[in-house]
Amino acid sequence: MTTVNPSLKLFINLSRVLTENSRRFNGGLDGIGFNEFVILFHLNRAAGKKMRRIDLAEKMGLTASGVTRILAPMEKIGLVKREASTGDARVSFVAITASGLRNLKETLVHSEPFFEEIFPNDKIKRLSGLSDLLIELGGSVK
Amino acid sequence: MTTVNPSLKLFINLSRVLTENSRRFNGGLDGIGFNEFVILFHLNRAAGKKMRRIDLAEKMGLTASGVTRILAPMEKIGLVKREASTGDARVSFVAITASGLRNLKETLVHSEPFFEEIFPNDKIKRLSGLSDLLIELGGSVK
DNA sequence: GATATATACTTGATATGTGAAGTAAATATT
DNA sequence: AATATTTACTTCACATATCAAGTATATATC
Repeated sequence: MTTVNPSLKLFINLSRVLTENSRRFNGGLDGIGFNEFVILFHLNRAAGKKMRRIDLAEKMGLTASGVTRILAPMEKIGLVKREASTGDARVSFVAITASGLRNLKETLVHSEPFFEEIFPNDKIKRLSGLSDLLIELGGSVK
Repeated sequence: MTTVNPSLKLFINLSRVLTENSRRFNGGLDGIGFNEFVILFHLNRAAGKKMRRIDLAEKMGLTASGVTRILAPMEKIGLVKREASTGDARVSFVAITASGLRNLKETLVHSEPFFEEIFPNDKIKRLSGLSDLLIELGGSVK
């Protein structure tokens, strides 16, 4: 049996769990996918309930291009809206709408058992080191 | 400040780290992407250096369809080969080739600092609970 | 032993995300 | 002040993964 680098093993195992469960999440709730949900989540926590697209990309680990694409249909169905920046004309903010906020709150409630099933709260309490590690890696939710 | 469910927070933060770093990985090594690398990794560990497509899908958290698609080009460039099952005509095994094995070994060496940077070995040693948790969730590399 | 159901896999249409290239505006350099 | 570089964002062509439906084989049920 060859020895496997623990970092690699962890990465592979986490990748599997997230791939599988993101798909499960997408199949579950109608209309809203996991990444759309995460966008609403971040917007809701942001100062003024709005963010620059580039900051949203960073928070999600996506590229600017990916964020542009995912936001287009969300804008169309009114979950988010576009707002110009007064100071910098290059920037366009994304803001969560009232409809988006309703959707977020509903999804949060409905998805709680789902996430709790994957990472039970009582078990991850003992994994504070992981939290610290992720925060070190930057862009993480504190 | 609203309280965020720790399970959800962990899922979101892990998702960000994996999304970002899978992309980084794909950009780094020429030709071979992260999922292709993982396929070679699993095949190499499998009994007889071959697996059923469905088992590979399970190990990776992908659908059978996704596995079919990702294997096609790998087969074409000779990293893996197709083998019929003697017992069950529905099954077609995927086996790693000598070329695939060379590629895997090279990639393992080259990618070690990459994974070590993301999840430093000395830090994840303290996260044995996470390993157990992932194994509980099934399909994980032990 | 015939019929129904389940399993392994593939294919077509579609969604999501990427890199490269482009636009426009801001900042740095000279 | 003119020019170069950087930053924020978008668009195009393409890769990757999905679901739904289909094929073929195996297993269960009657």
